[in-house]
Amino acid sequence: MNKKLNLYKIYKNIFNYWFKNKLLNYIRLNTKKKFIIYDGPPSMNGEPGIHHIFSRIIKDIFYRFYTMNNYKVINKLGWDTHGLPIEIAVEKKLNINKNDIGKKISIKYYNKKCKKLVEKNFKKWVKFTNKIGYFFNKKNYYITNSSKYIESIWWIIKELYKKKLLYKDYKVLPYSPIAGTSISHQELNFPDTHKKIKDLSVYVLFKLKNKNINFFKKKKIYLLSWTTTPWTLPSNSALLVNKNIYYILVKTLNKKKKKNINIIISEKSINNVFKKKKKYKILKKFLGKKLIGLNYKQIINWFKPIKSKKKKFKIFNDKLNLIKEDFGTGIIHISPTFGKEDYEIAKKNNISKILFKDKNGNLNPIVDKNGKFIKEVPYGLGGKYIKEKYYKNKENKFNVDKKIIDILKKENKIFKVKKYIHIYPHCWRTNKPIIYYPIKSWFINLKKIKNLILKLSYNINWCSVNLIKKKFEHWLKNIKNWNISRSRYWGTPLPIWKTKNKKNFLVIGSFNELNYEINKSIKLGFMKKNPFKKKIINNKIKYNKINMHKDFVDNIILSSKNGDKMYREFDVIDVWFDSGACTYAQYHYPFENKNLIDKNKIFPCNFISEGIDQIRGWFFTLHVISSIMSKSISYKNILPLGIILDKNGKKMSKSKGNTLDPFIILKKYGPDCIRWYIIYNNLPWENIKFNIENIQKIKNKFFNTLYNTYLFFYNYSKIDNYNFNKNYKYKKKYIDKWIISKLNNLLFKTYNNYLLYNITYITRDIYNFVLNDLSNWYVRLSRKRFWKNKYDNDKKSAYYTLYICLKKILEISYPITPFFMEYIYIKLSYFDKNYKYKKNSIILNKFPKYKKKFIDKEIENNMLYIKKYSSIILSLRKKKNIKVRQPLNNVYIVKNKFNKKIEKNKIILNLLKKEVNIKNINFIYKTKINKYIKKKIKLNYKILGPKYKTKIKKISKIISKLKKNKIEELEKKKYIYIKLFNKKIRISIKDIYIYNENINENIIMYTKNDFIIIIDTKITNSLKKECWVRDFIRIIQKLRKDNKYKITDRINIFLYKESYILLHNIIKKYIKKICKETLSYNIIKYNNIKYTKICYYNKNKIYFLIKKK
RNA sequence: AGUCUUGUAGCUCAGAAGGUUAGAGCACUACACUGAUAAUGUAGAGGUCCGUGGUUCAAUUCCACGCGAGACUACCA
Repeated sequence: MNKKLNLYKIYKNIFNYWFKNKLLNYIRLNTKKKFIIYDGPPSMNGEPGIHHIFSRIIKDIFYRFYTMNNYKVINKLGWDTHGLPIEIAVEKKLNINKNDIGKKISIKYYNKKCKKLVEKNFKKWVKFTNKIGYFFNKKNYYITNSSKYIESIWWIIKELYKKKLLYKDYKVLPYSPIAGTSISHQELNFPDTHKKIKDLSVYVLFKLKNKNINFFKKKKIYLLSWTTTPWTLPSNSALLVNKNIYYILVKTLNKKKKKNINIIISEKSINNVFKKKKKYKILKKFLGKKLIGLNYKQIINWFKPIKSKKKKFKIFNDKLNLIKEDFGTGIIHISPTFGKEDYEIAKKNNISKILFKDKNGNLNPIVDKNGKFIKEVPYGLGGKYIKEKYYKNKENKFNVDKKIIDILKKENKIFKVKKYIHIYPHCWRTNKPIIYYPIKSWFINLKKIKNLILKLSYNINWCSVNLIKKKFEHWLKNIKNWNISRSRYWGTPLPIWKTKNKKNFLVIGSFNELNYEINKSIKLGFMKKNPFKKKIINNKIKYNKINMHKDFVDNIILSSKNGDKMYREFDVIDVWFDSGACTYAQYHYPFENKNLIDKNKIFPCNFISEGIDQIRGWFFTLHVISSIMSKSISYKNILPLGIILDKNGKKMSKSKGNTLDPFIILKKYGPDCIRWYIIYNNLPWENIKFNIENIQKIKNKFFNTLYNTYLFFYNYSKIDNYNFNKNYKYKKKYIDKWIISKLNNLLFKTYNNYLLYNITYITRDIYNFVLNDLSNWYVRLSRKRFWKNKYDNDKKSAYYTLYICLKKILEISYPITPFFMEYIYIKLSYFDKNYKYKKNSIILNKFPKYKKKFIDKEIENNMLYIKKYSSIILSLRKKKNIKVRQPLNNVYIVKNKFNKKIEKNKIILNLLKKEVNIKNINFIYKTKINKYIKKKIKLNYKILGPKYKTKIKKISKIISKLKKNKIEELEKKKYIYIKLFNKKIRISIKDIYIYNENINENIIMYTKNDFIIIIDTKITNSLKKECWVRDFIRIIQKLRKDNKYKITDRINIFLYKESYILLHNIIKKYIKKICKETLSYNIIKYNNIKYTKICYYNKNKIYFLIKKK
């Protein structure tokens, strides 16, 4: 048998074994009980990383556990195939950017490339999924770009439209010009999206119009406003002040012109604007009210506002309370096209926007969708990116903000420029800062149904600390309407067609419906051919022949009720909608499986588990969609998972270079070890610091120990030809009863912990049992029973017990570490007389249940004390440096209320004797040891403190000086009086602790509370000889091992004649013992000193030799 | 910036609803044990319990402030 454990090899063999015997995807068929898991589809934008292992193995554990418990487990694996990450990857590969799509490269070609990338990554993912030992049905998965999946999403969109939750709006949204798409709220809250950056901030002077200055009685007055985005100044069309806060008119020196100027700022912002007090003079203080409605001069007049009745360049009141009076200058500049709140304010107050009318008469913002100023912007700014960070090449970089500041400086419109470090949102994909940009988008009105969503969420069981549940609920309480349109190419197309005047919309909810509309359109002559020809025949759809993507649907022109042409909306749907719709779309609902979901047979699911970052992602979208569609939760139990960090606690990312290749690690340690490590190391929702050294430790400790325990069983039971017989009734030894009791406790705990999803506790319990109870106690103390020659009932009972323990451990650990457990299980079952399966596998077994009758708390408690005594005695030996191999005669244990039962239990006392190598264990009364110890007293401050307050320190001093007779008096009478300032104070025995101190150095004593143990360290001659015999046996054993003799090989021991004579007496007395333990026939006198080995007896050299016979 | 969490051994963390000598695992050192063991056992070393102040007979624990770390929220123009 291979002694070295190669867990990867084991995985491979077992995987092939399962494959050959068709045990993969094993499903219990004769059962009505179902356990449903939804799989959060990972994005196919790249290769799997180490963090993907986590959520997969968690789900796999419950797949296996519930299968063993006779459930039919349904876990359709999913793959997320659409979305920006994939598009970005393809753009990089083709070396193009978003604008090239549809121009340099056709959309069809582009989408084909996206599909190809997805397919390529998909293969890697399948390989990866196998490598971590994930149970799944290869034929039964869902993939979000399949036409069936898309059709389900279309149906959902139509339902939303019918429920009047879908609406189109023109909104200023976070927008990533480089990715060319708006960023959803969730995406903006991804980790690391808010970054610290350095911007130029400017204090800008807005000149009040002359007609407004009567109140101030000054000629020229400026409003000072502060901004970090000077590029928005050309689109400024209003200023904001708060009518209820105080503003001041300040006279100060304009450095450049060396002239005084008058500026207005909020009173409390004075320290932001001026560092030194002497530099200004306050002329007037007034409420913001005075400013509202006043007009100012446009700051940069490159573009005039569109001619309309709308208001422009006016001061408005801050109804939304955005202004903080001590921040900036207390005056906000408003650019309705480039700020979310700015847009709202402009809409409410009817403020004009700064827009540019192009050739076709369309009005556009002065920054285009690529994040560049339009060509018409003067001073060479046209065509320049508005943020320096958008440039790919350093050489071309151009700072628009700087240029605008320069221009304004020349016009004396800048008061001050300052570098400003602040936190600014970035696009999670491109890592570039976002801007706020007006975009027409489709929204789902979630605010309207917030109460329903929130109420339903209370039914979800979070298998974690409450904090995470609260975070989810907090997120729902602050729900925002969901912008689902993305102006990209590779995604589920929005199934919405509109007329050119944007007045009529048609939402399509199925392919048949689309086919019907196309046929109508053909009759009107809008389309020539039906692209569905041959793909839909008699309403039967050939799904695998349809590729329902943008390149296909954009060519479809439909007709409105009025007979106008209708074109499809440009956008595709947010990928988060794809994955969130998996509840329905993975089953192609409602076109298939309608009853299964409507009648709650596969819905809602029992369990989901993904990373904690999905609180704003998948957990949210899944819940929202099922809340709307079914008025139900989508998942009953959820186990959120922490992030996998590197060993220093930093988040793993490619840019930091601290990622680990999962394939390499899997190959080195095998999936079992990694699975165990991740579960064992910390609670699932806590972040895990992934440390390879710890994986090795897990292997050494847990896997090796379990394996060696098995090897131990294997080695001996093979010699004896042991066969396990389930029905064998054996006489249990005390220690057998103990380990069986421990085992049944473990079975009980483990089963319940699986039900409660407490997987970490499961691994920790099993680990402790295997190492502490089974290997290092049961097997170690039972070794002699296995060694002995006689194949008697005692031996059989030991085999039986060990076999049961091993088997149950394998079965309860199997869901977590399937391959290793199966490997040993198969080997172990060769010893089972009754096993007759052709397909022998742990997969086919039932999860073991505990039996109450086997649990014996008394035995467990007694054993606990024996362990404790043994540990104390060993530490006492250590103090005198008496090694364990040296036998001692006596140990004295002081009787107390705990050891009454042990005292009379010879069996466990024998265990203890062997363990500590002491011949007699004596229980004595406490009074007998009084002469060896000094008693001391300490106060119970908890009781005396509040009673005597400040006097306590003095009392403590008196007590510590009490003499022996006083302490004895206290012990007898249970109280004592002491004197303090001529006052008698009664100290009761409850007010103090008495503890013992060792005074005699020749007596080794342990004393703590009621545990008092003394050992007699006298080593007699005969004890010395015994020690030598044990040493000698050990030396022979080691030699046997070094010579690679088999355990069963019999030998003779040869002693050189001089040595033989020297040891004559010892040999005479101990020859039987030596021969028995070393499997020797005899000890023989030997004349030749050649080839002998040397050991010592009382510093005399002993020459000896062993030979196999 | 705000809110919340958090600061204990080299590392990972317990802990006490103020009270005797502040604990465990890993790592390190020594010794022991071992014919299953790469395990295991016993011990050693390692602490200003983040800092300052307050309450108290007594504060690492409670309170306040400061400093550091993390999470969440947020277009603070």
